[in-house]
Amino acid sequence: MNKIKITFPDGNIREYEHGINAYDIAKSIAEGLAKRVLLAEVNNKVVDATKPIHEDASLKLLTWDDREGKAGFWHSSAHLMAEALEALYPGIKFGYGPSVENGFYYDVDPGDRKIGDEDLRKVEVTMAELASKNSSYIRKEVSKAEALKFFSEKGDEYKIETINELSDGEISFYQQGNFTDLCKGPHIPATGLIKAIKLTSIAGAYWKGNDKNKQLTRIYGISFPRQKDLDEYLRMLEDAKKRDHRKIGKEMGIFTFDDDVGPGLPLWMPNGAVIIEQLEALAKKTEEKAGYSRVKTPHIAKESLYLKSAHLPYYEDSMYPPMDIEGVKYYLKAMNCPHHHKIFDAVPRSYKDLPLRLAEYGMCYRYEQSGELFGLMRVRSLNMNDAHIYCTEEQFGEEFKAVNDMYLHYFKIFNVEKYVMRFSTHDPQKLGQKYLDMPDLWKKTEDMVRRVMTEANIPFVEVKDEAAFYGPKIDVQIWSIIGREFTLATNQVDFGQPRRFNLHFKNKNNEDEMPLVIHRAPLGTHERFIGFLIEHYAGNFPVWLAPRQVTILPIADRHTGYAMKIFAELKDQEIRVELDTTSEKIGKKIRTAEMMKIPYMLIIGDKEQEEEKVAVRRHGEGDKGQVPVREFINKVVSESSIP
RNA sequence: GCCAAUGUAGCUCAGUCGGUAGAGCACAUCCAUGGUAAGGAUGGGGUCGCCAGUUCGAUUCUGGCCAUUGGCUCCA
Repeated sequence: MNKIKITFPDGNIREYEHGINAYDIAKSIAEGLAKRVLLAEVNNKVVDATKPIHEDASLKLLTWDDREGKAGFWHSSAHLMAEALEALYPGIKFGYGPSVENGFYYDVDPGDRKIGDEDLRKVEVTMAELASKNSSYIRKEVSKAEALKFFSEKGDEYKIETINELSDGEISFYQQGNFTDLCKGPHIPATGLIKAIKLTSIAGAYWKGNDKNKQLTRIYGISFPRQKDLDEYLRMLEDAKKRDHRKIGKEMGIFTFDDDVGPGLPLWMPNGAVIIEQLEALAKKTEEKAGYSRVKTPHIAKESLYLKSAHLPYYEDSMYPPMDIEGVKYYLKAMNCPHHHKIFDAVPRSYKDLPLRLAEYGMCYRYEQSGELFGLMRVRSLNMNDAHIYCTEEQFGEEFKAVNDMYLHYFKIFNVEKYVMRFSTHDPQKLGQKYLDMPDLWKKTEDMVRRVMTEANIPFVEVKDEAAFYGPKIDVQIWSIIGREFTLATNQVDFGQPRRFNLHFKNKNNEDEMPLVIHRAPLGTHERFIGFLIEHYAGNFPVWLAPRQVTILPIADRHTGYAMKIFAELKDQEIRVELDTTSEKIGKKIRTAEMMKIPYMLIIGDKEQEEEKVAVRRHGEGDKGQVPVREFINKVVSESSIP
């Protein structure tokens, strides 16, 4: 029998019997290793560890430490859950059951039965029992006819629909225990590897993600090869909850919601208003330097404006219903663009005016579906860091790049590192429906954007069919602490609205020419950006942003006079300072200030009073010793300046 | 909007198998004047999310609505 050569990642080559599998290879190296093997990467293809290898190959053994290993583990867990569900709910039908970033889910149709949170515990127990049987996941190639026969007899129309979309020859089943599923795999060797299981939540999910289809029951779960991994994961979730902007926002008095005001309409409390004003100061300073002009526009406008902009036919569902004023419909604005276009159009423009950059922190109102609202991240009243740049085609590249540079400038200030730049392009199939039917301009602008990003060496991912109806865009995607994805900032090209508004300028030859428009919002909206910042900093804002910068903590009543004197001096320098005159012990005052995450605490006692000093304590860091009052003021003032 | 769950004091949460409720923190007053994360005592505070229904009686049971939470869909 001829042998085959297996090349390992470290370059080592070993010879094995023809038809050996990755699991047995691992076993030949060490029993302990074999126990950890989940999948194998054979010639750069991820397959079952139990799949026989018939030729010389490179091999990487995949374990829990590999991303693919985890994915296979969770996907196999989804099958295990399906087995348990079928045992508990005979006749239950199955949709899709993939792994996700943190765990897995399976979409099921339990018929007339309802599955609630309490039922999940039963399912968990059944899963654990089935896992302990250590059944192997067995792959079987089947013909399309066989596959259809199997699921027709079983009566699972979702699987039949899926099979009908597949071609003969690429269909496989996986079986473990009494459960057989349509699946291309790969899977882990056996159920016994799954040692810890937690079914986390239950949700409705439309079949194939289309809200016209039937809604299935989606059960989410996560599993681990060791109990302690699950414990650690649950602990991590608890920690994440502590950073949640909704929790910290309440504790720090940043924002609130009220039933009488309405869902999705945040009320900014004094501490939140400070953050807003600091962000606006930053934006104004940055935009001033970058040659922007500021404008102000009303919160409502007549129907005709949004008919002209084409927003109304596209987005009426997302706008608050109109109010009727003397027979004319007025809408709350859902976007600032049309107003800015009107300002561009208010006077004749020359090429000498371009690029014209109109900026506004504009309040918009969007009637988001009730189920989509989420703390500050998804609201119905939003204050956008908006601006529209009107430029010629020649100027476009430079302007677009300048906007991206502005993003990066901000991200550096805020130390934002975990984000993805998403380049959203159109789908040529949908021209005239979802997208303006101007193929040449789509190609031209998308090429321009791609070139700008590539030349600036900014990493991005390109996603088809995500563009705005009027042009391609770059979105900055971020994640909330509980893992939801949001667009934090956006930079969009618009070749549609200039046409609809008939915007033009005189070029050098005294001819009318149409500008391109860039929509941009590097700081997104106050709502989402502050929600993001709260979680990003866990409430520990840098001094310039902190709603309250300094709190003065006198030790005894006899120090109040000196404390008030310092208080006045700090106030005089526009430092956001408080004075704690409650009759509590110093330990209690410190605890309160620490919990409010105030950057600086000044402890004032006999020693400080005599020496005209303050004892400085930094939030989260502890006692910093005594410094002269003047020195402290200078330090805070310099840390307070807008970056 | 759809699926699942939740809603008790300002906050975090107990509790009532139907007889209108309790703790800690916070707040107020008093005592204590204390040196780097909770000093002590006393006290005020709730139409038990809202509206109906069943009942002698509903915070508790039933229904509807509202809001929030986890998802789905959506996201200019």
